[in-house]
Amino acid sequence: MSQRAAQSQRALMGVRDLIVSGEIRAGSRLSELALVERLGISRTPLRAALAQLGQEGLVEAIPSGGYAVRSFSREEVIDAIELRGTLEGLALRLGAERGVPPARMSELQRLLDGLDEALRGDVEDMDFDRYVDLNASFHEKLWGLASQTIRREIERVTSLPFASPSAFLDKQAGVVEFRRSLYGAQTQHRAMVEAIALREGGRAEALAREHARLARQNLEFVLDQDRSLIRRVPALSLVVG
Amino acid sequence: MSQRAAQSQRALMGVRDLIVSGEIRAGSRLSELALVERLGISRTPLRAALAQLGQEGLVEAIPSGGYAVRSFSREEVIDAIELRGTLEGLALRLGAERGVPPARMSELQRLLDGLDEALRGDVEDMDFDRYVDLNASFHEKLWGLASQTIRREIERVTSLPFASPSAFLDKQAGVVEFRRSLYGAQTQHRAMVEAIALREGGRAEALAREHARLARQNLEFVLDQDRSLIRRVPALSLVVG
DNA sequence: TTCTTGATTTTTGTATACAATTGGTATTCA
DNA sequence: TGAATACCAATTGTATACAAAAATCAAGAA
Repeated sequence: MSQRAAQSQRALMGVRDLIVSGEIRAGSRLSELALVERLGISRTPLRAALAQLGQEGLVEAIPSGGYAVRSFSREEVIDAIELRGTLEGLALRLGAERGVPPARMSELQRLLDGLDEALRGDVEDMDFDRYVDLNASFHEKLWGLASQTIRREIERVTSLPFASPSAFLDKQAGVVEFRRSLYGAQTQHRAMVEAIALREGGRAEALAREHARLARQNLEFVLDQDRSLIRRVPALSLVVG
Repeated sequence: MSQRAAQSQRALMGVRDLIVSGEIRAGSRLSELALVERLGISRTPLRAALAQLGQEGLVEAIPSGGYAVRSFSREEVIDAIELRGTLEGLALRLGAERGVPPARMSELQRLLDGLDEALRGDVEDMDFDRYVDLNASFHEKLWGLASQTIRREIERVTSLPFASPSAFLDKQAGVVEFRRSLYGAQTQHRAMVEAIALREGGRAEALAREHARLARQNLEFVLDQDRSLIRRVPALSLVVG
C-alpha cells in the first residue's frame, strides 16, 4: 500500500488505455483472466477498475456476467458533446453571476495569451502541440469556476474520450481541417472570459454551448467527409455508424 | 449467483440506506468490518458498494484509506439542484427540438391529469401520497425524452437524495409549506409539456430550470425558517450549515 | 501535565481459493 | 444431416487469507 489503491489505479489506467487505443475492439467481451495476465495484477483491483469504467460508460455490464467494451453511435457522441457544452455553459454562467476572484481571472488571461501565441502564424506553422496543452488547461480552469460540485460533474461527462475538449486535437493526427477551426475557437475563448468579467452570465453560457458545437462539427466532418480519420483519432475508436 | 451480483446490490442498498436514514452520521468513517457484520455479507461486495457510493458522491475516499460519509453544505445542495434543473432543461429542450413520439406525449398527458386529480381540494385534503408517486413518474418520463445518454446523466445527478425531484416530498414529513408549492409546480408541469408539444425548446428549457428552483426555495425555507425540519426530511440528513 | 516515541492492534488493499453459473463441444438420437 | 442433450471447461461473483500501513494506546522524557 505505498499509494492509495495503487494496483486499482494501475488497472484502471491500463484497461482504459487498452480500450481507447483500440487494442480491444468495441463490443467485445472483456476476459478478466486475460486482462489480469496482460496487466500483471490480480483480479480484485481489476474488477474494481471494470466497475469504475462501467460508471464512466466506457464498458457495460453483460446481464449474464462480466463486461463488454461499449460502442457508441453518432447520436450518442453528439449527446455527450451536447452534455459537455451544457455543463460548461452552466459553470460559466454561475461563474459570471457569482463572480470569479481576480487571481483566477488573470490565470485565464494568461492562458488566453498563451493560446494566441501558439496560433501565431498560419495553419501550417502554428505551435499545435502547445495549443493542445493550453487548451486543455484552459477548459479545466473553466470547469472549476462555479464550484467543486459542478467541476466534478463535468469531469465525469468528459471522461468519455470523445466528449473531452481535446478529443479532436490529437497530437499525432493533426488534421488540417481541425487546425483551421482553432482560430474561431480562440475567438470564442476570449469572448467567454470577457463575458465572465462583465458578469454577463447569459452570454457566457451561450458561448460555451456554441463552443462545444465545434467539436460536433469536427465529428461530423470525420463521419461524413473523411471516414478514414476515424482510425487516426483515438477518441473515436469506439464510434460506429 | 442467482441474480447478477446479488450481494453487491444488497450491500449497495444496505449502505445507502444506512447513510440516508441518518443511522451513520455525516462525516463519520465507514468501518468495513462493522458494515460487513451488520449487512451479513463479505467484504468483497461491500467494497464494490462503497466504490459505487463514492462515484455517486454519498461517500468520499479518505486519503489514508477507507471511506467516510460525506456531508454537504448549503451551497453544495444548491448546486446539485441547479445541476438537475440544467440537465432536465437540456432533456426538455432536445425533446422539443427533436420531437417526441405521440405515444410518449399521451403518457405525459395522462400523468398530468393524474397530478391534477391528486391536487383536487385544498392543501389539507389533497391526495399527497398519490401526488408524490405521480410526480416521481412524471419527472422520470421527462428524463428519457431526449436520449438514454442524457437520462443516464440525470439519474446519476439525482442519485444524491436532496437532488431528487422528490427530495422535499417525503410522505412522512408532509410539511404544509411544501404542499402549498405543489399548485405552482403543477402549473409548470403543464407548461413544460405544452412547450414540448409546440416544439418550443427554449421555453421548455427555461421552465425546467425554473421548476427546479422550487426545490431550492423549499431548501432555503428549511434552512432559514424552520431548521427543525432538517431532521424530518430524510433527504437532508447529510446537510450541515 | 504535555509532547514524543515505540509497540500493539485495527483496518485497509490485494491476492487467491472456491463454488455456481454460463458457454461451448461432442455425442447421440431422430 | 440436423437438432437436442449431456458433459466439460471457462468464467464470473463471493468469501477469505494475508501483508502492509494506519490508528490507537501506553510509557517515558521534557
